[in-house]
Amino acid sequence: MTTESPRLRADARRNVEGIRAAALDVFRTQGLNCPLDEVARAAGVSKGTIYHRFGGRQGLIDAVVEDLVAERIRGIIAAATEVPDPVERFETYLRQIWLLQYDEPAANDVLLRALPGSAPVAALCEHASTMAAGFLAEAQAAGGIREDLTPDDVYLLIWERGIIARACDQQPREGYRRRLEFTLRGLRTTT
Amino acid sequence: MTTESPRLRADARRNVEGIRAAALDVFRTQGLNCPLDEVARAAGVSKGTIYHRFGGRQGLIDAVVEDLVAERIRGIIAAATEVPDPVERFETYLRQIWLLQYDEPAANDVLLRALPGSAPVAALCEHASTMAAGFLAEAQAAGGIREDLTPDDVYLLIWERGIIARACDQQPREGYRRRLEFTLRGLRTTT
DNA sequence: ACGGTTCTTGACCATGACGTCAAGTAACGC
DNA sequence: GCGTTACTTGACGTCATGGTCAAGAACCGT
Repeated sequence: MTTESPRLRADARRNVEGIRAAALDVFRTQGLNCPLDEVARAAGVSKGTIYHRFGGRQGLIDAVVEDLVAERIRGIIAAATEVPDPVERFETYLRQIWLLQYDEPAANDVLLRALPGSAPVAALCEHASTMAAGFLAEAQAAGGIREDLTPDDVYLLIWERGIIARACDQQPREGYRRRLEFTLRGLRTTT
Repeated sequence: MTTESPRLRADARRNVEGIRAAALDVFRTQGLNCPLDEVARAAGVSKGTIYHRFGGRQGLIDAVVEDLVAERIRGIIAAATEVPDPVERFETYLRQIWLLQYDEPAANDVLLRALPGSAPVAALCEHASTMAAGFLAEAQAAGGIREDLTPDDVYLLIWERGIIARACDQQPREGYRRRLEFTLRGLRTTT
């Protein structure tokens, strides 16, 4: 996937890389819905080139999503898996995902499933959802999380946070973080 | 305020009323940020007339906000005040406000303070915030709500719900309602 | 019924985004 | 070098919104 087509003229190859790099940069800070002109300008090419090379926003996202956010999300899943206590594991997962949504608008866009037609993105979400469902089940089995919480609820909790994080522009991170704990508290069976 | 200027030509008066009525209708279902052309079309006048008569969106909102949402919000405050138990009172208030945000996009826009320059709107918010702070203090005094919850937190909880309600288009009301209880649960001291 | 005044209209400008394509430019093979 | 082909450009068309204003329409007093 990284080694595009077999033969690509030198300047084209250069541009593809430049665009990818620029997209990583711009998407990272502005989210996946930023104007493509921004990316083009950052890459020092014209908008047309992006359309020509990647076929539009969708294609460009597919080309960078792995480097852009997959690592982060997988990292969070892995880190959570390490936590021995099931309840703490579930909560750690949620907390980290929620913070990621605040910190990285691009990851947030992915988790919000705002990119309907993208295979890699869909796969990533699928994986995250599956793991989340597992963490939830284990935490519930351990008795620490309300029994009536469903995997769908967990997805919606993440979706809701994402919507909020998107609008959070001004809100300081600390306040956001603090309110996460209120929400978590509402999912527990114990005090 | 309702009886505009002393002398207004008959057609103008008719139009003002028509526009107000149309605005109530359109704002109610689409929120306060809908294109003004919509309102104009619904009123059977041209966009220019709205600008001429009301000076723009802001003025139009000021002219209808009272009939549009003030009543609802004040009603919720009044209903909550009736509840004898302080904790239940606080929770009733939040629940009702949250549901209002789901049911009426216009009210939501008001509560989100998305209309910076409008005096009536600001006054309404101010009143709601003050009452909310009171309910909170009483609920805390009764020992049913976390001590570390501040009036600011309450405002933000409402703000967050508003952002969510706005994006909720599809989400069924029942699910929204159900998740409110999770959030409320997170604010309590008791189980 | 007519003139003067008030009102309304809808075409117009501006913005900011997406997406396209003919024409110009640059690399590559020979 | 030089022609051929691949590649890039940026102006252009489009859409959706906000907002303005000269010119025409409607009203009202006399």
